[in-house]
Amino acid sequence: MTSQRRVVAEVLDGEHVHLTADEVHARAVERLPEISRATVYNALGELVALGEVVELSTDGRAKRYDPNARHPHHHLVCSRCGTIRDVPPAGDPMAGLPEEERFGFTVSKVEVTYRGLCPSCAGRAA
Amino acid sequence: MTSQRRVVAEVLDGEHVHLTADEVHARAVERLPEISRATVYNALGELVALGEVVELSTDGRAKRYDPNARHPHHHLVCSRCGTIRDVPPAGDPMAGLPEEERFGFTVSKVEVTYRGLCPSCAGRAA
DNA sequence: TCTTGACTTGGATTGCGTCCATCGTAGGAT
DNA sequence: ATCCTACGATGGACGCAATCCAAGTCAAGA
Repeated sequence: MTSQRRVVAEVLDGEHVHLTADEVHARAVERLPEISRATVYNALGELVALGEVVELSTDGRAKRYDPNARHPHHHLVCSRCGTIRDVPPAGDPMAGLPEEERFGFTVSKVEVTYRGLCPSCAGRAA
Repeated sequence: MTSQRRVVAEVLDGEHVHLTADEVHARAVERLPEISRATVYNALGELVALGEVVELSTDGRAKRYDPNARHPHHHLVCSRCGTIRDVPPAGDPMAGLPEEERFGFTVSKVEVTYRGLCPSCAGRAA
């Protein structure tokens, strides 16, 4: 555990936090001016491998990193501005996929993404 | 409707088809040797806007295009080889998100992705 | 035939992520 | 205290996916 990794872990803390790698880097630089992007990527990769952080690809653009990995949850994404909210899962999401529909796959996790417009984007009409 | 767009639409046809833009381009070139990648991107974007094709970002790498947009469905993705299968939805996926958990969002669609190992990858051990 | 506008083309460019050679540094051995 | 060693950090180069843009092509209508 180096100071660089500690800073990355500290930056990723809180509720409804879904930063891109560049955003993590920008915030890490405020505390450790010489930290490089490669190091941020390494640290993020390690946190993901440890299960401390969840990696999201909600828009086909930059991946986002969600520190709320302790408790499973789904995501609510604004189609216009990209805002993301965590929402609690209702029931067992795995129940939606009965054995006979699994094509022999060993299913280990489920990702649910709700898409729509957030209140402020919905207000600004279509 | 130009010949280029028709070819792109024809390439994207069938069950469990989830091609990347480059794969679509490669197949389109077989029928129309001079078609450019930019044109393929344009045609795909139009098909997505028309609701004829669904765009997927399952791995944070190249987007994939799914022509099975007529009937809603979910996806089963192999974490190792990337194989994708369509699976029918069970019940109303929207039911998992009660009004009081929507943070004021206007939710219009839900994406469900099951991740795990396909039979052949599971066979080859961890 | 000429004009117009929509579409296509291909190369340049951007955004995101990874790779790699090199450097720095902490901890152990002497 | 000094030297060795190894792991992590650095930053620049690279690769892939996607988009942008200026120029070219084509078809339909005046």
